[in-house]
Amino acid sequence: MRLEFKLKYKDPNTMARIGEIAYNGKTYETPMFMPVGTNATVKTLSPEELKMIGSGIVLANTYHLWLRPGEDIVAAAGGLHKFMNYDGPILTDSGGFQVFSLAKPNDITEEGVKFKNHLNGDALLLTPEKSIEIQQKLGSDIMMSFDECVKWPSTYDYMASSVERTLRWARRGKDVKKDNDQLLFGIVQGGEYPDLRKHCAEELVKMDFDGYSIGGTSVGENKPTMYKMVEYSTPYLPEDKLRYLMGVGDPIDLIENSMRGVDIFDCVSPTRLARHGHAYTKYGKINIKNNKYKTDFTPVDECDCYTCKNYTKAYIRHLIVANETFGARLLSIHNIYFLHKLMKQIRENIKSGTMKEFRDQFVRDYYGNKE
RNA sequence: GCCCGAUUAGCUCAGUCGGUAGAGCGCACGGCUGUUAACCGUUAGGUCGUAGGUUCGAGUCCUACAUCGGGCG
Repeated sequence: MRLEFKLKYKDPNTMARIGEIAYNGKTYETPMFMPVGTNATVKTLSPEELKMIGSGIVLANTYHLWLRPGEDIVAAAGGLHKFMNYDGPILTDSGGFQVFSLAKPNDITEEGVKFKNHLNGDALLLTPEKSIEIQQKLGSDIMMSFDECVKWPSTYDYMASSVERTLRWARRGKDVKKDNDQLLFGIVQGGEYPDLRKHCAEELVKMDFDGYSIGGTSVGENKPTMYKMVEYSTPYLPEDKLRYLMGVGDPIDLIENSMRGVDIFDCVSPTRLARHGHAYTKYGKINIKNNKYKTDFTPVDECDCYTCKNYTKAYIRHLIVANETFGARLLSIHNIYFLHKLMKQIRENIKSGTMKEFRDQFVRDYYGNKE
């Protein structure tokens, strides 16, 4: 089945929007946050738990599933939804981020990117065509074009040539895409250079993708720079298509970029932080391993999630310190729920036209007037 | 009773030919942004079992003692 997006409302005060995704008999409002399940699992959580905490779209990763178990095995299982028993929408990344994190500069050529398999060292070549082919076998609902996620900072000249290559790769991927229910997004690159962002967005829009991603963010740049990257991109994207800001999930960034017209976000933070013993709270991020929580028999946060309704900081601290996976699971549940709840508040404040007030209050609470 | 081995950070242990001590884990704290990450980093923490001796200088060599472990009576 095909995922449908409809724009429902535009905030007159900011660039923020409310949209609706319809998929498999259910609807989901945007802006929304998507948890990351690289290996066809959101680490430590079952699909039932994801539904319980209100997740909609989840991510999986082309590169990882290509290496293990292999896209043919996923296809033989009946596709990613059946394989991982998730009937909600699934978005796959293209492997572009692995260009950023695994490949060396000389490994990137016009044809594609040479990788060393991080599991066994085998030499591999991932191309725009191959990435789409794998994603089609995986059967995700939203596919990403294979792009180069350029490191920050990069020179204008490098970024300009990289954008042209990313555009050629986007074209190549689109050309081999089958006519099926899977959506394909183009990815806007261009670093913090306004003219390159504009050019990249406009060229992608000419190719008419099903949605557009903003990439090259969350690679170590500072927040004002990231916000600019978004501001330089969203004005050139069609209003009736989904906009996906890749890899961004810091609570304040979800607010700021919703106000800049982004619809969907993903980030490994809630689950990785959870495994490392950190939890989001209304009053900032806490490290549950801190000694002061040893005898703190209160919930992690003022929160309605399963974790906060049933477990204490002292217990979760004990689990994390004892390296028990249940601790990571409880914090993953809370952290993802926290972001889903934040997105819900964002949607409510967009509808009531109070985003700026909401942002200011959130910053006061979360950062304690430090920012 | 005799013989052998051990004794170094909270724990388990390294420590060259004698040149005034290191690691891992733990503790405490920090960092994680399209996951190579249940990971990575940074502090703190030691009169080297005790008492002597040799030496310019001893964790290191010698003696005695203490504690622990093993073996023989």
